[in-house]
Amino acid sequence: MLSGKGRRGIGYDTRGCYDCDQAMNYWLLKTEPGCFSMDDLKNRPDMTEHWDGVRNYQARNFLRDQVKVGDGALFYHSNIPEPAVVGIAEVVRAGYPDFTALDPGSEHFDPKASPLNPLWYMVDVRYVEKMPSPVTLEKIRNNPLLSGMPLVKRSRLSVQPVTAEEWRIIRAMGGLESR
DNA sequence: GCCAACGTTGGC
DNA sequence: GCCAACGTTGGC
Repeated sequence: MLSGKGRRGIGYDTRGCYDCDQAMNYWLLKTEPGCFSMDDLKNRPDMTEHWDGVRNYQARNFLRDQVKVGDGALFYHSNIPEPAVVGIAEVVRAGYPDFTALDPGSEHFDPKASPLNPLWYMVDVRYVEKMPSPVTLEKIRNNPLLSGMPLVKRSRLSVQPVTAEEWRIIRAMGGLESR
């Protein structure tokens, strides 16, 4: 599972009990705010949107196999002057085929995908709350307790697992109540 | 805009 | 199955 091999020492398979049906899991979802931002999510009907367009196999595997309804997500803005976790979303639909891969008109179209072999997967997420103060990448890097995060290890992975401890710490750093 | 990291592709 | 070339991500 998980593309085997434990590439480059990032042991995703040791970062939590992702196979436990009962366990609440946490994730970090990256997006370029110029493309889709936390405010965009808030402004959607039901404050809900498909998390589509993921075209990386490792990220795809998380979406397809492990992200569950009720899981928490750190909403991360990338590729801007001050990249940061800006808020919290929750998963409201688990992995299902990403139809944008089948749509020739979509910028995420993938000719290798087909209805019988959808290839790419997405989940649906709903806006929960913004961080009173965004937790910048710089702050995350400067916190030794967060040094295990793929984000800090310069992984470009756009869907990443977050441990319960990291979740708690980042929420607190952003000024959210512990929960 | 630069460029390091790193994922993907394709020739062999 | 190796690996060079190439493309993309994303911090800076």
